[in-house]
Amino acid sequence: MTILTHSSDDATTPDLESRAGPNDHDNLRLWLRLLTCCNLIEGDVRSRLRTEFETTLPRFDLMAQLLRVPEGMKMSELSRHMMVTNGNITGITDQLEKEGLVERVKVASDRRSSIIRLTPKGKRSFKRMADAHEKWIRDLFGGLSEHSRKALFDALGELKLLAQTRLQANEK
Amino acid sequence: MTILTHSSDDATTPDLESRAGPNDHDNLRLWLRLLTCCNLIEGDVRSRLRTEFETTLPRFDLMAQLLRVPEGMKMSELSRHMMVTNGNITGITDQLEKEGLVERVKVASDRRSSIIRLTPKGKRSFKRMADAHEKWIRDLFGGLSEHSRKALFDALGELKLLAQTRLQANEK
DNA sequence: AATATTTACTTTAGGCTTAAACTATATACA
DNA sequence: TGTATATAGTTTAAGCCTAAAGTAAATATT
Repeated sequence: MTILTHSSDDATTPDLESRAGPNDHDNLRLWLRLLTCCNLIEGDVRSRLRTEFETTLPRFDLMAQLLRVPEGMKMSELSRHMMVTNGNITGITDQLEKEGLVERVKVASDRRSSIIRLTPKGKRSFKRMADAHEKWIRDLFGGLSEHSRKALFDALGELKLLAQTRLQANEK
Repeated sequence: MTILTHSSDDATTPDLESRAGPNDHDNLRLWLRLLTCCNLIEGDVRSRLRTEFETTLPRFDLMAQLLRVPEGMKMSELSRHMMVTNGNITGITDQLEKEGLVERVKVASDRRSSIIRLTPKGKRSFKRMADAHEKWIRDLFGGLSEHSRKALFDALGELKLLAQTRLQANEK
């Protein structure tokens, strides 16, 4: 428990972490730092998607799920992978369908389901965005030392497992 | 670049990271893992705040900012610390004010500004939530090894700095 | 002093997100 | 077969969030 013993660097931009006081626990400080990182990066990505491609992160994410499955996915599968509600998938799919980037395909074996898949236009459009997106991420994370990158990946793997386990425990 | 060379564990719950293919760059995979962790934990906290305290994360966050500043903060300061827009602060403050948890205090020196501060009721209410919240976080992050916790904190510090720098560069 | 610019906050329109209620279909089982 | 239960997807209401436009007041410039 010797991570840090006093308030965070006063010289930098204020953020969530700066609310932690000297007596707050290190775990809380760690969580706030994690959250701040995510918010910063996510905000940057959202803003670039909007200004450079006139789209949104949820739309991008949905298309990303579809790209590697040419035959398409059921909405409930999308919902599970993206960890959002069914209703949410409905809304985003509606938008993308209106723009001609994905299509709903009725499946004969189950008349409740639709398969969602990228249209050729959607595929082209997404590929351009994905290239740019990957460059943004590479440029940012590439600034980390190799050691930090490895440490981060491993520690996050540990954390992810803990969080998943905990979530499943709460579902019961 | 030896972080991982093939698709993520197929045994676990599907998530954003599982969209990364074998040829995708490690930086992208790292970002998706980071995002998944954040989303899992944030979702858990939101859900507990809702079921146990009938409140939301944004309200909790705003009150958290105020607790350590008894004299209150200007809305623009809140906005800066929480990294959200002014309009957003207006909305959340409206809600909290309606519930009697914070109050707007007009300041004589600048008739445009308000100081927002916790009411006694707000202070009591927040303290109860904060204790519970800190326990949730402690229980989760406490499951990490000391080594991982330290590694995570340091690497995230590096990343945060990179992200902040990049963001400032884009503002120009 | 008069004008221009900046700052603090609010309002508005549009998109995302959820939980809960709802419709339609499929599956289990009595 | 008939009934109960579960599943796939949609709708709804409410809240969050942003960018952009708007209002009022403060500050800088001429």
